[in-house]
Amino acid sequence: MTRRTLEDVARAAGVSLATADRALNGRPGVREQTRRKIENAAQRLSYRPDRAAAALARGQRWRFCFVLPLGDNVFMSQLAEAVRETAAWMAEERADIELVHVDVFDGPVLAHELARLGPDYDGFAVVALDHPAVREAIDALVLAGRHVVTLVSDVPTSRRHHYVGLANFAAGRTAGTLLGRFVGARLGAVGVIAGSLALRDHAERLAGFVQALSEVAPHLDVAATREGRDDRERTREATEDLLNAHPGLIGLYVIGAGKRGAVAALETARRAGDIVFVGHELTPDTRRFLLSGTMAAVVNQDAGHEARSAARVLLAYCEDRAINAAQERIRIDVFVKDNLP
Amino acid sequence: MTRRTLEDVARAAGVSLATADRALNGRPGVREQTRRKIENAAQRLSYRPDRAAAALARGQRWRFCFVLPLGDNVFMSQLAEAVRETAAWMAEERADIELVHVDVFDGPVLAHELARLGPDYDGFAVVALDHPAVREAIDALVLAGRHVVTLVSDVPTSRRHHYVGLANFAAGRTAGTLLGRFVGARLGAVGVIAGSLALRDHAERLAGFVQALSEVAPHLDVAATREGRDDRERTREATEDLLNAHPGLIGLYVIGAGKRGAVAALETARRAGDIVFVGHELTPDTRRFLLSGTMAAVVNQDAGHEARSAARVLLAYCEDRAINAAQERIRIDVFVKDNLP
DNA sequence: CAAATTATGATGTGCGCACCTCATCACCGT
DNA sequence: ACGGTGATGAGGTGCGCACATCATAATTTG
Repeated sequence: MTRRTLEDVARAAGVSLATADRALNGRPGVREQTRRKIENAAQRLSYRPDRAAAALARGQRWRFCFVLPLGDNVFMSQLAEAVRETAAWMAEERADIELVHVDVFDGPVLAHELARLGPDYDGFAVVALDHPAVREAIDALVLAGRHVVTLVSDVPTSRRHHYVGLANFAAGRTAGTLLGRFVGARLGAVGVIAGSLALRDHAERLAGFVQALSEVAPHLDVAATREGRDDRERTREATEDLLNAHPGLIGLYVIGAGKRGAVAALETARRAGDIVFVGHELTPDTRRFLLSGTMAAVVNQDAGHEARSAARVLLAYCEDRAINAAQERIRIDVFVKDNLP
Repeated sequence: MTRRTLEDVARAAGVSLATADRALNGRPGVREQTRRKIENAAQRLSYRPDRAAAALARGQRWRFCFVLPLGDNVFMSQLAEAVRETAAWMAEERADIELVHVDVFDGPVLAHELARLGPDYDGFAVVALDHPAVREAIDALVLAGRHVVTLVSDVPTSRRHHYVGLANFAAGRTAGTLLGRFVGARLGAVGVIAGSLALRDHAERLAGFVQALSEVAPHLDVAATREGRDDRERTREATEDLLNAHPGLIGLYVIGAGKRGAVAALETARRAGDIVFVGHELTPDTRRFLLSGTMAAVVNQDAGHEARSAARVLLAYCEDRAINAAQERIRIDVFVKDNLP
């Protein structure tokens, strides 16, 4: 039982190959009635165009641009590496991916870059700051017929086609529930160190964390949130500050980067492993901290999955194909020391 | 900058298209020296054959057979549905997937079916019982040039090419660590109900669970393991039995199916939400139990991912392409009520 | 009803590759 | 110098489709 070809459809519909082709590819010059006849035949035969042949004939290659932040954040490095791997793979799917680093934390700069890059690409995956200028730049790209997905960090009010990333509120809730249940009935304070609350994702995680924690462990006392700026040294200082202000600290949630600083402070105070420490993103560091017992759990987003998903989604939009929602949903991974990959 | 074609490689190597083709496709009639020259040129130009064109020219379609258990286990139903979705998707990748249900718990029957199906397919994904007859059947398939992956349940001593499924020992450890940490400092007994310890995956999960629990909560008392046969009623009885034998029960681990029975028993005894209940596989039931607080955590394997992964791996083997290990690794998902998909 | 318009058919081309045949050429041992 | 052997070149074919052109048939319009 060989596959149906366009010729089968044409024959079944009683038209020529040319007409069937025109009809199914939405080209003009086909009566509505004939078009329906052909579409019915295609349906009946469950005709699916051979992707390989179509691709070959079209000979088109898509150009995608991935815009990532400047700077050497571990997670972003993982993401960049994942994008490079994805690029190698997508090259065989007729898509060329280029990776551009931009200071995404400066709205106008990012917006300007997007506008500049616009004409060169069919699709964009952007780690986007939620800033009015960025929103406008994204909308302009979409209106110009480009496809845009936001990556890791969303701009929900823009016209972007898709968001590839975590539900950050739920991720924060997950951290809160885990920390609350790990602490158990013990009494004391819980500290939180965010990168910066100006970032949408950190603010959302914090809100989720506080909400879930208050549900599962209402007896706990949440200390005022410190900002660690995703920096090791500042996170260390913030942790020391927390330990001084709350001698009865029993839980610590670090939302952003800089976890090595927190661990250094915990170790100096001889509280490592004693305080329930939960954070985000699986890196060589956090992996080590899980195994040593210093961290209790890590809530993670899979950079490889995000890169692949963004590429698949862009390709699907370009080729006007359906998206497999289950496959493209970014999971909120929970890692303890036993289920590390 | 257009893509490199085979013609570019041939020209760069100073040979004809025919020779380059022979060399890169491993056909005979090429001197070793010439072959190297061509391979170097291909490398230099970073030549990647256009998959679409190759597929079209080869015109080959692969036939894969997915062998799943008879019976109406919820997880297996999810898996079957995922296989059907994967089949629809793989149809465009030149692979036809057929789904066969067999009584996989009967080694000789399964082995006989595999032998019977062997000639009809290029690849098999089998939910396999670890039984000598099955191992031999798998080995025979492999020796006959078929590609075989085990799915969900492995036969590690066979010649199967790949295992698509969980590391069950680690999954058990994950459950143990979570349960132990959730219980905290409380004293009491922990009950375990397995489907059947004759199944390799349940036995491995149990061993992992006990090991991790003894590390994280050595003060806990693990009750003798009951068998629930993956059946609701028997699991209910086993749970009641546990509750009677251990009035101080504070934790419950259900390795297989039948969790509704366990919950019924817990509710009757008015212990739901009080006892820390951890189990496997996210289903509509366990999802509800997480949200209601009856279950504390679910350790899951993603049926959709497993189906897609098995198909991708089979295709990669058939086309002699590399496998993306990171993409194909089956995660040990941890779900609490806050990170449900 | 003729002219203009539109729908359809017939036919061809090329995408990049796999695979085939046949001719040629270099090199081998005898 | 001979035939035998293996390496290589030259060229063709077809995969299924997108897309183009031109001729012809059907339909609409003034």
